[in-house]
Amino acid sequence: MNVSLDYETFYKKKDYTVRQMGNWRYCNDDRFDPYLLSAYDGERRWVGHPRDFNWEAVRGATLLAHNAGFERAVTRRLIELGQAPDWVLNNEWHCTADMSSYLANVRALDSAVEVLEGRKLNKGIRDWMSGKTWDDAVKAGKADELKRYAIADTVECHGLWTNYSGLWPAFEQRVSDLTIHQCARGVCINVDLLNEYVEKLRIVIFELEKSLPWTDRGAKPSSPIAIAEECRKVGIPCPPLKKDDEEGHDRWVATFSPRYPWVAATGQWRQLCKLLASLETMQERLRPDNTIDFSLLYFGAHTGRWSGGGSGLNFQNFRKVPLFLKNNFVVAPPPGISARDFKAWIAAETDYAIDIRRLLIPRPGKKFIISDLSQIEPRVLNWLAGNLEFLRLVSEGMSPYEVHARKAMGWTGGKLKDENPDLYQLAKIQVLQLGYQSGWEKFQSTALTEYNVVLNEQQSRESVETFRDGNPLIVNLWEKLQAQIQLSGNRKEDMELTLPSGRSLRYRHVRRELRSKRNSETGNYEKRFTFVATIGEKRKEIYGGLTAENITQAISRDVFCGHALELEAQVSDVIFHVHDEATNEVDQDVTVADVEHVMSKCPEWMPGLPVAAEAKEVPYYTK
DNA sequence: GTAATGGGCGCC
DNA sequence: AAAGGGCGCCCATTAC
Repeated sequence: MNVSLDYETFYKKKDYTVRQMGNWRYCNDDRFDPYLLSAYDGERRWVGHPRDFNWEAVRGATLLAHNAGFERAVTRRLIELGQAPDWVLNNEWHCTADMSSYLANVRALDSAVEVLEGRKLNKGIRDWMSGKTWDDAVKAGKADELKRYAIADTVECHGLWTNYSGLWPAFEQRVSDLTIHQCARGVCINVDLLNEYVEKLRIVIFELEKSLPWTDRGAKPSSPIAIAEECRKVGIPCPPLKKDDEEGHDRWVATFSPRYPWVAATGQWRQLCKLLASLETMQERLRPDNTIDFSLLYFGAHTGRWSGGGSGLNFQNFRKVPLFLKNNFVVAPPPGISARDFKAWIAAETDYAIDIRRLLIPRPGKKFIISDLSQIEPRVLNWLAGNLEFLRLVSEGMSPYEVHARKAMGWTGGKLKDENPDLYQLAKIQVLQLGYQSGWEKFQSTALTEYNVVLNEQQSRESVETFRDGNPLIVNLWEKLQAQIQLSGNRKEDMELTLPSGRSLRYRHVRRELRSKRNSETGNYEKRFTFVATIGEKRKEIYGGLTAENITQAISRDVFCGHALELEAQVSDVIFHVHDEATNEVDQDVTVADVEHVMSKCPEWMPGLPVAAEAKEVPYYTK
């Protein structure tokens, strides 16, 4: 028997919401009030206060919810309060929001019903209920409407499962289930260090704000208007927008920051505020056992990757490099510094470091083993392109970057990384950046901003040429995909790309459209034909290199999903993961080799893919 | 007043 | 012909 469940709980926009607080904090707040539960088993409907629900009616049932992580969290709280039996969480649960993400790239119930069934749902009175209690609804004569709304959603959830669960593979359901459990299980926090960081950071931000000339005038610290006014006042140009001209922006900072300290301070202020926000969110989320729960959305990206948000704290973007301070001011290492010089710089030029990753620690008695897949995307891309020579050399242990250097860059010596580190670096950037049809401008700017490698136009153009000449199979893959896009566009069809795991990526409503685009050579806008498709709920331009990138990312995700499930089943709890990296919390007797063994397995559905992984034991989360 | 948007910053 | 992509959150500003 399948029973769908849906709670209605008190909430208040901007003040008391799951989205902003996360499941646990929301359910453990004084205002927590689950005033309505609705249930539907395909025939019978029930709606009322949770304390009146006959839980025996769902003993042994498969439970369904749209955002099951939330329904489980509410149920967990009810169990703690003695209002539900503790076996409920041991039932089989499924999340129809996760299922909708997989099947249609949408999460919200109304969007799912619209995309999958072509019906519009009435949003009901949920918005009206912001800040209002069940008693308010009763007084306003809206109790019946609220009940009808609640049960209607529950019926929709049940319907989605009945109609579409057959299209959601068992493997994917296991990934969804694991994700829900990981988020609720959470991670242990070094609370003393967290509190110290927050105290320190508040001082640093206070000092920095004082140094901005416009805060005295009442303007916001990072106000673009105030910055422009200050530039005019002292007679310097306004900063170019970073998103349009990153190098120009960096040059502007480098040129004027020696004369005007506030030039560098605004970017720092944003960095610091972002960091402080993350730290304060952690403080608010702390559970009695010094752990915090988090949110990770199964299939949050259209390629299938998880996305990190949904509760005010993103576990996928904690900064890797610590924030360094001296005398309560931010200091940054010189760009392009070597590892050895970096250590000397830290000793001489800094007196404090805030490393947010240090805050995530194993539970008492446990240890962390972090593992990550080695260059998974280039390996997958070359598998797709049918580059058998690459696959052979890499499976024999050669670095993918060295393979590329030998094939395309004329390297004939010994181990490249040791004998010619500069060429190795350039080969690495080419492999990581040029596999998806990037042009020379993008390549040049990425080389600079991501790898501190300065290339002139000529060198950058040569790199692009070298890569494409040396990798005809990859170029061929782009062209094959482009041809498929054109075919779908001309036929005005959907395009479906089937992946080795058996699932497929859908590009809906592919069309040829005339769009105005900026010509990078002349700077003028010109009308050009491009192909456009619906991805999720947005229309986006697509082309061969883009789809090559999408399927590479999607396949890499599938490979990693298999590893995550295996690690959880065979090694220990996977506490969290970021795309190709897993953090296991293990007993003392578990070894790095145990983890590498699982992570290095090639999935049976992708024979010939050389999979490799590295694992290390660490006292806290680290890059 | 809140919602929507765009810039900026962080990650793989 | 050429085109890296995938995310989320905070802040300031504008739109409603």
